[in-house]
Amino acid sequence: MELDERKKKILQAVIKNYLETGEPVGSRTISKYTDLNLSSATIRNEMADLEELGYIFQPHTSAGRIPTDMGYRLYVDDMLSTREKELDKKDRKLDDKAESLKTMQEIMDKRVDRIEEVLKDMAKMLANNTNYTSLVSMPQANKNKLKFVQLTQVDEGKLLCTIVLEGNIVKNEMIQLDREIDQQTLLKLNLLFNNTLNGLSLQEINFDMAANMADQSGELGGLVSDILNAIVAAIGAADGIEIFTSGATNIFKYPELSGNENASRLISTLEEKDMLTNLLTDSLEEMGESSTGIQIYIGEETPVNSMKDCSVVTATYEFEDGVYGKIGIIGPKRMDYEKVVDALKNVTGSLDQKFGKGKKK
Amino acid sequence: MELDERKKKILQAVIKNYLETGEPVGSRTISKYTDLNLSSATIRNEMADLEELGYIFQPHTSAGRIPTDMGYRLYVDDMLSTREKELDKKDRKLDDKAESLKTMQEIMDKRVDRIEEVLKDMAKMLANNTNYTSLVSMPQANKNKLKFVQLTQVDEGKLLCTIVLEGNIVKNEMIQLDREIDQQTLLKLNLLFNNTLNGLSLQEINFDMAANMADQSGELGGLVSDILNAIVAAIGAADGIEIFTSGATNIFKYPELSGNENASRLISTLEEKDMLTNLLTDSLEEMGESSTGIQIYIGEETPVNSMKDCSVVTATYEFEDGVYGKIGIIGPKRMDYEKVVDALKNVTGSLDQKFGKGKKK
DNA sequence: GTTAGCACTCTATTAATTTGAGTGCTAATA
DNA sequence: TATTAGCACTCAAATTAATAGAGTGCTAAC
Repeated sequence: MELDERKKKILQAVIKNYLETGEPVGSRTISKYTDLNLSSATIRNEMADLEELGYIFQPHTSAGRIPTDMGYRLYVDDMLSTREKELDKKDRKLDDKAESLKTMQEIMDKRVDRIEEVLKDMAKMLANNTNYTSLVSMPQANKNKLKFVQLTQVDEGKLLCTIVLEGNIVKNEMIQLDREIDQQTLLKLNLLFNNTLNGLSLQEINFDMAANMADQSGELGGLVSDILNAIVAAIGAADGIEIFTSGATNIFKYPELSGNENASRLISTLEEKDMLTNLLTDSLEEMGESSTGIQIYIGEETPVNSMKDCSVVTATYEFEDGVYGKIGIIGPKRMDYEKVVDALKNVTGSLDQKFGKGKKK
Repeated sequence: MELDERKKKILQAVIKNYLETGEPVGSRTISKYTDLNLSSATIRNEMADLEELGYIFQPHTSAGRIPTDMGYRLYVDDMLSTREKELDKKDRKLDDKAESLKTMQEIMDKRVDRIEEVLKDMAKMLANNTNYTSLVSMPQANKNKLKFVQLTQVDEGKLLCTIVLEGNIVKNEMIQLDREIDQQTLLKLNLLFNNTLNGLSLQEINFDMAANMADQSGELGGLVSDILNAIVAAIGAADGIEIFTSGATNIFKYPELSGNENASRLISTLEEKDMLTNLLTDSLEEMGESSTGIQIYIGEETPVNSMKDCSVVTATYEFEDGVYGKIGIIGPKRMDYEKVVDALKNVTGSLDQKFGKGKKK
């Protein structure tokens, strides 16, 4: 059997109607809804075919039809491609992106700790506007190259180790020493670490190197390896992505989600945040897809178990060279994909708007 | 009418039974449950009195009784005071504590330096053990006294300002300069800031001082005030308390909470975290109450609106001198107060030991 | 003061009934 | 051959009715 034009139109109509109402849609509705001018009986026949093809199904005999994941997938792909065409028509500005990135970089430069606030606000805004759940990941350095290390004595026997990574990500680690240390030594240590570690990534700071450095430092050996451990720990900790969520309870607005106890599991996932990592780190490279970094997971496609009857849309933003973050929306499978994609595109693209374009360049 | 001993005993029995079953408790149940050897009819009379006194009520005619907030309050106060007496008598508590500390200790040993991780684990453990929702606040400096400032050149024209506050809380701020700066000047600036600001709190770094310092620095004046601004901003940011929650979805286990849409509001509150501030900063000073820093809010007593039909128990722990954090449990009003208080005491006890008092000597 | 006994109330549960949306199939129609 | 009208059938959801049971309040007796 083939998916001819008419079937496609009917499928489209079914899905569109279902997105709006959330109720299974019957043949009579379609008969009136479309401009096809077909009787409900004909629609019924076509719908039976569509069901056989796997695009729609009935929750039970004598109910209307509901799209399957496969149906949604067709619909979404269609939507995305026509959308792309439209964009091609209007001259799309690639440099627009470049501009917005500039501004983000400046935000970062100015307030190391405050991007957090910006992103939180963004998540909140997204959740409010869409009535779905939103999540945002802090920009994450892909390659954590060490740029700079600073050891400072804070108390007797207590060293503060400040580490700056490529992309100006700052980490602190407190080190407890078992002995006193004088200014002279401290200076020496600072020099040593900066000379040796500069430009290296976590992977490159291995055990050999640790042994080596410790050897060369003679009596300071133990100290050196202690500090090295602290540095590694701090960089490692930078791997744990920070994620903010907003509007978790919006899922209660959609009966098909709030009913079963999956709702609870979903909220747990959002609270734990560990599992979300899959969504937001996965495929940072494969952001080719639609060249906008937009990625859509429908139902079973999502990598997170507790979201198997949701859909998830994510977008990637670039923060600096090689430093990416992600923004996502979680909603029912019958979410308004068009609106969500738009919202995400706007948000990633309009960070500069929010903070004034005057600062670019 | 008086609340004589027998009434008190009956009330106790009603509450105890209700805590266990969650169902309204009737006269016959009490008649058998207690050692009072009274017929159900007598109990009925007494219960009518207790209702008139405001300690219990019927959800509807011909149902058993349920404690009112006032009833709970009596029960809890009683529990706390007898508990205090017991502790005074026996020193046996050490055994108990040592045992439960074992698990706690394991968590702690994992990573002393990553307080955040420790606290998160702790929250998770508490939620799992109690089946309620837990929340933990990062230790917060009461008075943010400046201990140490370090300026470091990261890029050309870019300064990293690392600030250490009393209690070893570290903040970073990136400063963009409009001109180059040489090592000599940097050294001078470092010296200047440390000498001038050391030991001062945010309130004490006022405009007068800014003007003063800028004046004294001659041509460096603009630079100095830029940096001063950065410092103030960083300290100010330290005011936002970080709070972790765990087990938010545990509230679904209690029908009286999960039913209405308050459940959703409660979860929103937990997600937002802003509102939780009230719970966890409030009354850091008034921790006198029972000299253990334990505070119990029953129903309407809680300062957070979305928790008006929950009970909240909070405890204070000391991180270092003058640096406190709080731990809280949120559950239904019929929570197992005794167990919760115990759990919190243990947890704060071991935290004190690990971080604060214990570690000191 | 305490208790036994009874009438009464109200909820919760289960079963029976009705309603209506929607389908599938068949036979007639263009 | 593709479309449509018509009808019998199905199933979920809503409505109603019937029943059981827990618990109370009150009264009269102990």
